[in-house]
Amino acid sequence: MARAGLTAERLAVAGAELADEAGFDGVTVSELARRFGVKDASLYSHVKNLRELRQRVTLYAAGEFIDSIAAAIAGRAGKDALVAFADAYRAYALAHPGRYAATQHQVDPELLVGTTVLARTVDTTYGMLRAYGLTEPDLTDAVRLLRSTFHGYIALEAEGGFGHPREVQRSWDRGVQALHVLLEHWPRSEEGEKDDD
Amino acid sequence: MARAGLTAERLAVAGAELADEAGFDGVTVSELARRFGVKDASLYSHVKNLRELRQRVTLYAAGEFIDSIAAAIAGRAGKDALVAFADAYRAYALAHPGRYAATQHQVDPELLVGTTVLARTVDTTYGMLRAYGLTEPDLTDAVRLLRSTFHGYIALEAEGGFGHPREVQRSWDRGVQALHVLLEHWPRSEEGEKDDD
DNA sequence: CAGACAAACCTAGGGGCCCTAGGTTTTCGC
DNA sequence: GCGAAAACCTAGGGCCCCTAGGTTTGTCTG
Repeated sequence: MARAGLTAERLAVAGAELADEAGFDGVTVSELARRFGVKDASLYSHVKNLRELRQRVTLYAAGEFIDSIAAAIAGRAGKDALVAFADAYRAYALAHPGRYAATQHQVDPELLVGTTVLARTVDTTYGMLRAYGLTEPDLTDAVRLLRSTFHGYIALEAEGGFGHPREVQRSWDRGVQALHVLLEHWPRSEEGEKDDD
Repeated sequence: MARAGLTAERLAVAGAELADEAGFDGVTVSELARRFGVKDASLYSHVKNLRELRQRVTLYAAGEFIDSIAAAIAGRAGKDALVAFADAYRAYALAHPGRYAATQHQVDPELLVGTTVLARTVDTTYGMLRAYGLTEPDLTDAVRLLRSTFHGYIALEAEGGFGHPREVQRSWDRGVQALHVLLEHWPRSEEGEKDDD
């Protein structure tokens, strides 16, 4: 009988789909095996264990995620870029909740060698902020604040922590608006602040 | 032989401790039974299933959490209150990672009847912002933004998404500082903005 | 104080999941 | 066509969740 043609890569893709259907916790060796019409033991030739399987899903989703954001902010700067970034971020997270959840997990360094996801993510994020003219260490602080806010918003929304969807959309817009104002009024760290303490 | 004296409440407390040691995913019926020197089947007299057990942990942790924050901001207002809120928030999350993780999960409404956790949380949060003089719907938007930012920051920090701990502390301080500025410059929603669209 | 009754706890067992060890079949390069 | 690597399988152990139904413990009551 025809073989399923398993690959670590194909498992990651199927795992990403599964994640959107069943949550990141729902990506499981046995369910994935079931979908490929294969015994669960067969997956262990391509993947060390469940942990690695999930990390591959994370890696795959993170690539998709940052690419869709990069596409959205291409050719934009300043507030335009911020809004595009934010909207693309949220759109992906809402369209692919499981994949997005995957991106929030750590990946072992050894699995990262040879990939550019990390670098792309950093470049895209810092690039989006360029027009605000922040310099280190403010830039890093601002990036952290933005990542935190976006992630926190999506996490709360996904968890049902908010009310009406329409309302959430407007709150999000106003939150992004507020972040724009914040970036323009960013409290600089020049005076009376030690850099390494 | 002496009975263990199990209770839904005692299970929740023990579950909270277990969560800090083994993560929220680590709170498990069998491990908890082991700690009480009891067979796992025995827990099902006090708790419907694993799901309910974890929700009780969530509820317990959420109470602890909001109480420690409320204590921290008592008698403060404006920026003082904001900073106290933020620091208490992060301190609890770092001291009790598992409990904090628990607070981010949903609880079935039926389990909420008779408790005041939700109301206390809302009151404390809105109270903290009172001095900034925001009115609805800006107030709700601001609360959402703050919750998001705080949660996002802790989530990223816990996940190891940041670098050096010292650095994170300073970034956090500056982030809170920035949020204070933001609240003072909050873009009001009076003009040119539809309320229900 | 004895019996009754309701908790509290137990044994037995089914099903699901992860993972290992070692065997069989397919595929592919030579 | 043949040998070897790769793909897949069977068998089985261990852990976990959960149910059904029995036994023990404590408490309440007459």
